[in-house]
This record gives sequence, C-alpha cells and structure tokens, in this order.
Amino acid sequence: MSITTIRGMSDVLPDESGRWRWVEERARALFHAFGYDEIRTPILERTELFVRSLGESTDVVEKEMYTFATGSGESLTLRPEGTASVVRSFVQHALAQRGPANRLYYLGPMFRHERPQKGRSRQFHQIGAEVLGAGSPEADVEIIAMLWAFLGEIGVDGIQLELTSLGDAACRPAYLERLRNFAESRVGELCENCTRRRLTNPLRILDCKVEGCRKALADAPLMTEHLCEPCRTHHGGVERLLAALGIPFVANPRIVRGLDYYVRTAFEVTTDRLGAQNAVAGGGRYDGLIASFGGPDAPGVGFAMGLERVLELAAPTPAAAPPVFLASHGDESRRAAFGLAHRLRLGGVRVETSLEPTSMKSQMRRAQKLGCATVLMIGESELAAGTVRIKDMTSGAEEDAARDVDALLARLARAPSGA
RNA sequence: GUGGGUGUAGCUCAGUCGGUUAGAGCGCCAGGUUGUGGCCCUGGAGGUCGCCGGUUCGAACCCGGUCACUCACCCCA
Repeated sequence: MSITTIRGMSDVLPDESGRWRWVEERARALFHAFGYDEIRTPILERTELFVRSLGESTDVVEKEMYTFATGSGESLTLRPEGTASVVRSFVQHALAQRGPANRLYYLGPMFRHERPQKGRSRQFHQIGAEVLGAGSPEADVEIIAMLWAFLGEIGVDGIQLELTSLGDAACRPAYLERLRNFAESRVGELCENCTRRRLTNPLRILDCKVEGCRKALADAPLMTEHLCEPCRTHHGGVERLLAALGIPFVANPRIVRGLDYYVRTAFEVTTDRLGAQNAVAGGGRYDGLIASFGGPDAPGVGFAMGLERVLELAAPTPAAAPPVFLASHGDESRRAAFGLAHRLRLGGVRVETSLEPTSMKSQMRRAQKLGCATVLMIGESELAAGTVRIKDMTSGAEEDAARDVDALLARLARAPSGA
C-alpha cells in the first residue's frame, strides 16, 4: 500500500456511511421542525476570522489550526469550528434583515491539528445550530431542547446536560480578579499546569483533574455566585424553562469553554463512555460576537455536537430495505434483464444485477448475501414468453408474471424488499 | 509537543529454540446437474511478515533506527 489517508483523517466506508446518513437525516428533519434552516459556508476562511472570534490565546488558535499562506500572501485556515463562519456570513449578507431571529444549522467537517486519540481526530464532523438575534432565555432553552430531543431520538443514552453561566462583560472581569487572588493564595498547592494557568486562563484551574488542585480549589469563588443582576435573571430564566420542559440538567459552575466568545449561558452534554473524551456536544451564548465583526448588536446562542462521538453512542442503525436482485441466464436474457433493471430503477426500486455474465448459482449466492427477499429471473423460457419469474427468497416459492414494468413496480412496492 | 502499547493475507489472529515452500478461521472468486440461494464439500486468488539497516551460514523471530496505528497527557465536539 502506497498512498494512505493522512494522520487523523479517515474514510467513511460504504458499510458505515448509511449510519452517518441516518444521523444526518434525523438531524435535518428535527431541526426543520424547530424552524431551523441550513446554512452552508466555505470550509476555508481567512485566518483572521478565527483568530478574532475564538480568541488569540485559545488552544485552538495557538496550536491547532491548519493555516497556510496563498501565493499572494493571504493567510487562510481550514475551519476549526462552525460558529465563526456563520457569524461572518450573518454580517456579510445582513441576515438580520430577514427577521428578528435567524434559526440556522450547519453540518460538515472541521479541522484541528491535534494528536489523534479515541473520540478525537484531525478532520472531524460537527452538526451545529445557532439562533442569531435573540437574547432571551427562551432562545437558549429552545436550542438546548432541540439538542436534547435530537440525542434522545437517535437513542444516545448515558449522557447528562451540564449547565452554568459565565457572566458577561459587566460581572466577569471582577470575578476573574477575585478568582486570581484566590488562586494566588493557594499557589503552593497547585499543580505545575495550574500554577501557570492561574495567570493565563484562570477559569481553567477550576476543572483541573489533579487531586491536589481539586482540594485546594474546593472552596474557590464561582462565577455563578458573582453574577450581575441581568446575568442572574437570565440564568434563572434558563433554569426555570428547562425545568418546565422536563429537561434534566445538573448545575456545573466549573464548566470551561475553550473559546473566548462565550458569555452567560454555557452548557455541555457529557458522557463517560468515550474514553478520555467526555464532551458529546457543547455550546453557549455569544452576545457581542456579531457586533465585534461589524454587524448589528445582535445576540447569539448555539451548540455544536461531534458527529463521530454521537455515532459512537447512538442506537444501532435501522436496517435499510434490501435490494431486489435481477438474475438472468443467457446473452439475450441478459440484454432483456439489463433493460428491465433500468426501468425498475427509474421507478425507484433498488435493483442489483451482475455486471458480468456469471452462472445462475453465482447470482443466487450474491442475492442471498445481499439479503434480497425477492429475486427476479429471466432465462430462455421467460424471454420467449415475455414474462419474468419472481422468487420469494424466504419461502423459496416461484411464480411467473408478465414483464410489465408498472405491474412489477406496484408489486415490489408491496413486497418486503424493494422500494 | 510528551509518554505507553501494537505492527504477519481484505478482517481477526497463530507462527515452537533463529532453520528450508509463512499458516488458520472468516471474507472474496469458481466449481460440485442441464438456468436456482442458505448447510455442506472441493479448488483458487490474495503476503515486500510496516520500512531501513545490523548480527548470523540462515531472521517474521535477536539488536538499532524509523514510520504508521492506537491509548493516554494536554485540550476539546
């Protein structure tokens, strides 16, 4: 084998692509019911878009982006997440003019240059949704409810919804100061990582897994205890609405988001079944991001879920209808069968045939292997009679029927296999 | 970027103390009645033993290097 996929990027082979399609189609259908429309943005964007939206000192921007320069010296980046592009598009095309709130979803590949491991690859796929232009708790809860409903629909279990508020520009700076001071007072007890992080990204020390840090920070001040009045009201509204919809959540004031743009609501859907990775989906509110890109002062909230991770946890894929096999014997029969297969296919039936002249035995074996419930056969006698033999693979019964496309289509639609 | 584990057929894996032509199961292809599946039987295709170098009369096996995959750290979807 000479040329292979590059590290961290994999093929989705025919045996698994049906599962991907199932999940994607269920998402589209449900999101549609919630009033969301798809938005498709380019996979490649100007590097600046991500640097400015995600934050210069985030891990994603600092070390995980696939960035390269074009011949003319522009710096481009393969998107590491979806929200930045949606916001860019919202501003560029003045989508605020479409109405008070834009409900959008997207789906597709994202790229981060990390060391691959279980549940983490360099090209991965996300399905995400955003509400742009609505700042109410209802918007947050609608999007969480949609996410939660989707995960339930495809049979993902063993998950929990974690929720917190990250405050906003009015209350977060003062809180961060308080947290820094607290960390400073315990600096001797912190791990090496946290000793450094207390300056660069103090929130991060709150979810450190090192035992010593957990103890040292057990009574650290929490953002949720220091929210300003508007943030507190908003957060209370979110919790109340979630409860009203019967969506179970656990308050986790130590949730840390990897991207700088989040304010107020932040949430995560977690599991303990994905190896070291525990996030299935995550999201939150990002009021201010749109304005910072020159758009209207519109608030926004959204989520993204990792498709590979969801695929890992979802129920088995529902079985697809098996094809009908059209077997033939003899050159002339083959030509007749070739034409019939074409017309049946135009009628929407999935028809398998042998593309080479092979024995009836071999064709039957193939049909068996494919799980066909019905096999159509054309040989010398059927050719002469203008009929087709229909075999029921379960009972083994055979009968002859007129070689009439409409009649066959009607019949196959009723049969256990076919359209 | 750092550490651990693993690399033999499409897949899962055997392979003795270093020994002659590298195996099994599954899968794939064909055949076992003249136009008929499953079970069974027979045959066939398919290998740079990850790669490079070293030790040796001789290496899948021992040594060094390297690459890939994988798990974990870090971080996240």
